Amino acid sequence: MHQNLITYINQYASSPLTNEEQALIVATFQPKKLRKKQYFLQEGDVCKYAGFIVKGAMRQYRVDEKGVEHMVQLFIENYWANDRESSTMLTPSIYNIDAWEDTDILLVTRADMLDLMAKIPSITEMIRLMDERNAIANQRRLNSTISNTAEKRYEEFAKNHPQFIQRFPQHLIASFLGITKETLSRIRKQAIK
Amino acid sequence: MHQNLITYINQYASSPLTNEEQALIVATFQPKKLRKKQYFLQEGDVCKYAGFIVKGAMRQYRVDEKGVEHMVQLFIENYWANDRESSTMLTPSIYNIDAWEDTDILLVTRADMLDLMAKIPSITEMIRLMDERNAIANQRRLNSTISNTAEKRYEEFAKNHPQFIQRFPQHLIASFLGITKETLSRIRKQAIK
DNA sequence: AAAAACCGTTGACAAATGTCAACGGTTTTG
DNA sequence: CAAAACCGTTGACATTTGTCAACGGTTTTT
Repeated sequence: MHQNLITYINQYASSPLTNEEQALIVATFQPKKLRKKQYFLQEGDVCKYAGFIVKGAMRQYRVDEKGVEHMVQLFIENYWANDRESSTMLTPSIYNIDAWEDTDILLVTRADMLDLMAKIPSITEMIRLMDERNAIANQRRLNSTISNTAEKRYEEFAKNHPQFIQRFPQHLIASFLGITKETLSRIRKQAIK
Repeated sequence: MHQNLITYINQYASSPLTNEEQALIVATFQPKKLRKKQYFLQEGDVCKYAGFIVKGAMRQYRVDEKGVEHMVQLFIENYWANDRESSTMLTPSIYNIDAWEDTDILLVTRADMLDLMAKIPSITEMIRLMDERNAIANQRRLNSTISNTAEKRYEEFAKNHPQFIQRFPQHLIASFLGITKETLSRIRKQAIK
């Protein structure tokens, strides 16, 4: 179960983890199984764990006043499920995170993560690179959202994230793109021609 | 000129910078003056510097096929102007960054920044916290963009960033929000009632 | 001081997207 | 196995937002 995480960290770090470091990681990350639809984080709760997804698929979303869900992020293997705002500020989250498929996840508290960062340089390195990548990805998504039509946004998304298209139903993709399922359905119909 | 930067770093770090560290920072960051409209980064170029804004205002935008500008970020004092994708990947940027007002800025190359991070713990700390804040801010902006109407987006923005409203003309704010200047004009007219 | 560029606003109209209701075909649940 | 929930699609229509052109009042440039 922890092997995927070790591999993942080594990918980001400049030198591979030592055996001691690996042992520490295995001891720190707590495995958990989530059933489909099970909450990882519920609106109003403080996000106490970050979760590394070993197997499965999850989603993060907000529910507006009318009860409509808005997908903020989609996660699959090798993604980290987390509401950073809540977990760093210790404020109640406005988001829900739940399992879309049965999911195997490795949990770590913020305190433990900070501890690991102090003890294992590779972890710090990984975090920095992840943040960097994340900032870049967010920049792209924002850019796409403010400058493209819904059709182009879908095209780009489908090209850059085919795994998500296969894994999640259309209405979640639509919500992620900020449009309704009906609009996405029509866009796809158009595109075929 | 460098004092603002020192203060800024100390704000983020857990212990204040030593005199040696301060001297190193002063020696590394290169001051530059930008006239209004002067480019800091031009589309197609690789972003070689990150710039800490001491005084002034800048904007980052993309120009689409039709020649329309889309504001991706707005910067004022104590912000960092930078295209992270270009400067970390060393790829040509798709963005322009230019001065909206006459601006005083402190330049640092990526290599120098990495060097500083190795030598000054406070810098590393600052970067991590900045990344964290940045990730949170981006999350919020994305959430707002996909789940709110243009009107609510403007309201939220005006509430959370009054400095920007005062500093930049309406058509830049509109572009930043992903709407046209005409739509923003009408939204504001509505809101007065 | 005159000319040019910039800025916000408005009107008329077009295009994009949302809303609501309904349907049939799946998949999941009890 | 039957019932319920889920999913994507479609039609009719409403709403939001964009487009284009024009205007008058700034501010900036020459």
